[in-house]
Amino acid sequence: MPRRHDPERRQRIIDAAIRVVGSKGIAGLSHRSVAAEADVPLGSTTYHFRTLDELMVAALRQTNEGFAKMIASSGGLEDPRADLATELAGWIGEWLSGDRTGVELECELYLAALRRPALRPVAAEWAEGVAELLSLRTDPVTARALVAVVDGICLQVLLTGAPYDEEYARELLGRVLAGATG
Amino acid sequence: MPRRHDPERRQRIIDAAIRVVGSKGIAGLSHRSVAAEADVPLGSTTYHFRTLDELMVAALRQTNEGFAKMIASSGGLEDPRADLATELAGWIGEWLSGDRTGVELECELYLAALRRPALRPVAAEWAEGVAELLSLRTDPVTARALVAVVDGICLQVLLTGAPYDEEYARELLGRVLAGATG
DNA sequence: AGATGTTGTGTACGCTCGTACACATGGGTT
DNA sequence: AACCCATGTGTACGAGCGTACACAACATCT
Repeated sequence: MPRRHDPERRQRIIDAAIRVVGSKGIAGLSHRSVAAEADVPLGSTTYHFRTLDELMVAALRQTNEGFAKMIASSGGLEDPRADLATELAGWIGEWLSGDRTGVELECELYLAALRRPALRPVAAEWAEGVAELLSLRTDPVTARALVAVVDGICLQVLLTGAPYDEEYARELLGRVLAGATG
Repeated sequence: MPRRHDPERRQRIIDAAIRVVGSKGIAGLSHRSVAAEADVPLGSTTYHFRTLDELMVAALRQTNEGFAKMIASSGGLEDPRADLATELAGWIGEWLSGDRTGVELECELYLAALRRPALRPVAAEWAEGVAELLSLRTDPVTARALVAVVDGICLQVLLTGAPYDEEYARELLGRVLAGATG
């Protein structure tokens, strides 16, 4: 791998893109806005990322780890005696109450993936990644279902602006888990 | 109500906007693109809808009736003996297998509400409308939960491009309903 | 009939955008 | 040392955008 003048340039651009999407949304993402945010010339962003799709994929992939990393860091999945519904509801609360950027960015990804096929694999990766984590504690079908429910809950919270009701989430997730085979 | 030269002009613009969003996505929605689609001058679209948000609200509101209307027309909610999970899963399948434009448009506008506060009330209306319909057959909390699950399922299907698994949806919805109080 | 204000239209301005492309720079190879 | 090419930069072009605004058309009221 060639390391020329500024080996961090590409990374700086990705980081800047994440900040731009976080503050202005995907609609506000452009080669120019990212260049300004990263304090690099326009040509630099177009050189490293020929299309905006490429840049978005790189940025979203980098943020995708957020939720999974939070789960992993809390280490809750390793204790098989803890109640999974309670844990999951807690993680959602943590995710939603912390830096909103991550959540909104995640949702932006979903939105964009509807229309941009290039982003769909990234969105699918996220869902599969979480589902895989959850598979450690339940059967695969239930894991997939939990991901769908988590998506639905987050969407409702973000859309209605209502505060997150952790007890409600725990109850709902518990119902889904109650039907698990394993 | 004043009825001047072309009383249907406003409606024609809304219909055109829906077609534009359906074919090019929200990103492709502009006063000009709508004007071209509706075959009216640019000034006409800016006159009737001063901002794009206004136009989107009108379009979203008009399409919002789609799902609710389908449920109402099938009349399934009136038979208290039918299995709600099976019925719901069937309606989702109907919605997803029919003209995809409607579904994608619904989801796109739904997700767009995340970044555009103007759209949030309309999105909330849709969720509440469906929840109210479902309240005829279950308790309000479960109804709200079902809406969240339906959202999650639709999102997964649209994002992964995987075919809709009606049996899976029935099972998942059934689990949620199994915990209903009434 | 004439005044008046809402409805509808055409045009032009200034901005941002993606893209292209010629040019600079410096490590790698010979 | 000489050369080559991946890397990086600056500038300019054409297209599309929201917006503004002067003007046309017509219903309504006096």
